[in-house]
Amino acid sequence: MSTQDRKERGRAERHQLIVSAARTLAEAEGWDAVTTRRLAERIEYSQPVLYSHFRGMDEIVGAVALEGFAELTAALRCAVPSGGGGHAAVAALAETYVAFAERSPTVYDAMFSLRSGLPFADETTPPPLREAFASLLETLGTVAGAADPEVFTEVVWAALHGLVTLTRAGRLPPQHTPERLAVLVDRLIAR
Amino acid sequence: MSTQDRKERGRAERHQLIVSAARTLAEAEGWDAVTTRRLAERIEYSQPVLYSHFRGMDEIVGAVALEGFAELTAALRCAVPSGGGGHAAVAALAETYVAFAERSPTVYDAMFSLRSGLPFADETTPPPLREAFASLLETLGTVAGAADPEVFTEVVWAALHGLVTLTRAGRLPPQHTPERLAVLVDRLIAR
DNA sequence: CAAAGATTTCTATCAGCGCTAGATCATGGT
DNA sequence: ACCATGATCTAGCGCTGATAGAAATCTTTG
Repeated sequence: MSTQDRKERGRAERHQLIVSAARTLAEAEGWDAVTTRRLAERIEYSQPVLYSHFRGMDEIVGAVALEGFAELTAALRCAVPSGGGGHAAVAALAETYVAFAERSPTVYDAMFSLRSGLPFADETTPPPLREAFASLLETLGTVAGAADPEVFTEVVWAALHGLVTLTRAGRLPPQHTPERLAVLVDRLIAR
Repeated sequence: MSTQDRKERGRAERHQLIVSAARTLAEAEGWDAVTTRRLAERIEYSQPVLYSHFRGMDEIVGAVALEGFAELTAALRCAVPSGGGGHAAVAALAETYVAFAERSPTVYDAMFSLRSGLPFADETTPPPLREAFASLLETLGTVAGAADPEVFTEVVWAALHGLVTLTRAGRLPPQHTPERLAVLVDRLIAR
């Protein structure tokens, strides 16, 4: 049944086309501009086609978020050679995390600020999310000291996320970000 | 001109009525349920009246957020006696912050997650916001150690905010919050 | 090769949104 | 008692996300 395969392939291609179009549009004009109609126009299909691929806009955002988690994992793994630990590794990790959010603010929003319908802290949590956390844990676990590695990782992650969101929302002036990162890393790491 | 005064008073009362109705409705059914129509129905006025008090929905959210900042400041000042410092004071501060967000998640969203149109890091920043930060600075400045007190305060604030938002979004299981707070406080404070 | 069946895709529409223009009504001053 | 000013309302615009049912297309079968 090759016709079936071809159809499947076509569907998969269109699926990715939708996700890419959503991301491109969001990066160009913000998530507010990503409406079902504008998205449909971009992919040159009618609006209801979107609903044959996704349950609704939330799931489209979720698909972009999933890409983001994979990219974040890659960035972290790349910046911190596997097995590396200690102060330098944590500093690199923190800088990479913040740099990712600065470089891809739109995707970061999809990952953390917008409704994406992605399940968390749940047995159905998608692998890219688990891997992102795992890559944080890998480095941060080495400097957790007396604290539980997972809890310690959660705390550092939350701190980085807080810095990112407050900065992006205009609550914290961006120019002192490196200084804040230095304070965070120096203080948190067991000495 | 007493008629003028009476009018002013009536306007002020209705202004507060709108803000209270918005908050009540949001706390009962979530911010999604706070639409201009439903709000108008609640205050028993027509929809356009809202626009004679606020530029739009954003400003109404902003008004609720402003209340929230005042309440947060009060909670922090109450939990940490002025002038107090050291480990115990910081622990109390952190717990109070998180407890505030847990007790008033709707208001916390208005303050930090929703578009509120409130200016920040700007000479026009409303006093309640400045005071909230000042009350954090008051306590955290005492344990900043070698770090700049303002930067240190920003970092701790961001960490707390990150914990709150990730927990509320379902990214972090709530039951370990106290443990996370303990790790955060123990690590961050200069010893 | 053509008709029947299954699928896919479209047009048209729904209820609701934030917001505003213009009509209407009530009030205060002369 | 009238008129002008201002407050308030009705009605409507252009959107939104989402869906029902018609139309078109592609597959399979006779």
